Amino acid sequence: MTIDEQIALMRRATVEIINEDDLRVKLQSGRPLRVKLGVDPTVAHVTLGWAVVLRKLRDFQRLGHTACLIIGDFTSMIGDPSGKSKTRPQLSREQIEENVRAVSEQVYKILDPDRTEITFNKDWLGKMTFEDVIRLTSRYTVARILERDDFTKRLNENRPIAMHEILYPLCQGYDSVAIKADIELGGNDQKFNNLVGRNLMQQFDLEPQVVILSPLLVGTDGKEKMSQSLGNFISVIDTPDEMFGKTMSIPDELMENWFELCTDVPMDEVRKLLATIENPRDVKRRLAREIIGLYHSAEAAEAADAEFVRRFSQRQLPSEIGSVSIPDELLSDGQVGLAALISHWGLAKSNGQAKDLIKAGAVSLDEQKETDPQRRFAKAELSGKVVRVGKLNYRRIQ
RNA sequence: GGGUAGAUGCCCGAGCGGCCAAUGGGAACAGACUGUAAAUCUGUCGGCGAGAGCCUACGCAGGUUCGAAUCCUGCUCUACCCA
Repeated sequence: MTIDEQIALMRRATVEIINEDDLRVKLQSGRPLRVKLGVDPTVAHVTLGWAVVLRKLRDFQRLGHTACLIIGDFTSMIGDPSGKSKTRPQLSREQIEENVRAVSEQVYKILDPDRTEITFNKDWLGKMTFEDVIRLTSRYTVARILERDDFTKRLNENRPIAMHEILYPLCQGYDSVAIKADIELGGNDQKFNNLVGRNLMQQFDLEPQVVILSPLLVGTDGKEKMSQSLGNFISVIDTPDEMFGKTMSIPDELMENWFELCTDVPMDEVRKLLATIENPRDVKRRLAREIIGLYHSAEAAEAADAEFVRRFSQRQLPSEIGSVSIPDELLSDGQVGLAALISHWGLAKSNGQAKDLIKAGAVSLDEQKETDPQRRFAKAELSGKVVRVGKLNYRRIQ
């Protein structure tokens, strides 16, 4: 692959390369480059949003370069202020360890383990003395740190900025120094942090890293950036059915973008699809299949598609339904309240909510709506029936 | 250190002695429509209870009062101004 072809590859799912000339020089050197990606174990899932950068990292691996994954076990104690209008809650050590475990496994659904080097930034940041920290902070000015727009915004809105938060960019930047990164990948919201890394490297007489920024993937709600805390995410360990359903629920306008960021389908083909297919739904089905193909298999994708059509287009019962039973302690005079059962099975948070759902017409037995919140049944009347709550939750009663 | 303003339900934000589980908006959930898209319309939205009602809530801890989110005292946290 020529250098130009390589750069063209890098441009997919990329907003900005800082800067391209430097990248060209590094690629021309022919040596395996060290491509850094820092991840904070603040969550337990690799989401498709996160996968955008990981997939880019994998592209570099395929070209023979090394993925330097830095687990921010130190920095996550600070919490990245990027895009936040609030100080993040600091996580407990146990929580972080658990996340590290979960995430480092999921990452290999995308990355090639043979070309991946995982390091933990506690190894160097955790060893710094207070004096070291002072020395490091003396290399940057307050004004430059406060330049970053989330800080400026908070300042203008009279919201708090905690001292430790302004150290975050320095910590992340220092990671680049520590591992001598050639390139740092990140989401577009990481621009400031990554540029600090670039500056810091120069301060330490290192060749500055090239920064490659990916767009942020909009979540399934079609509004906010995909993130675990907002619940608008697809995880790479979601089941094929979950992936399919969630993908189908994204707004139409997002499809092209999702194709670009989440799949390998050539963009020419995508545009052609969008232009020629009558029902956008079918393009979206293709998108869903592509995504499932990446994280499960082509067969799983077909199966999920078929199941989706069965359930939602043809409105049939799902092919697999979990079963539940009626515990005797809920019986009085040989009968149970439907609402009590629903909340007992976890289909509603509380009895009251279960009743609200029944009133709203969200509950049915064998596809017959049941709208009386006080409805009681004898055990035998219910056995074998399928209860449905909302659009998605089905249970077969034993 | 001094002064000022502020802390309300998932979020924003009204309320400023009883009619307040607390106006309004957003989010969320559910229903209709549909392509599990968008838009729209409708309903629900602290917990328990069949209900009357009870319990828990308006930063924290006390107090005044028949009665407090609302008044008083102390504390914690935040921003702003002065030093």
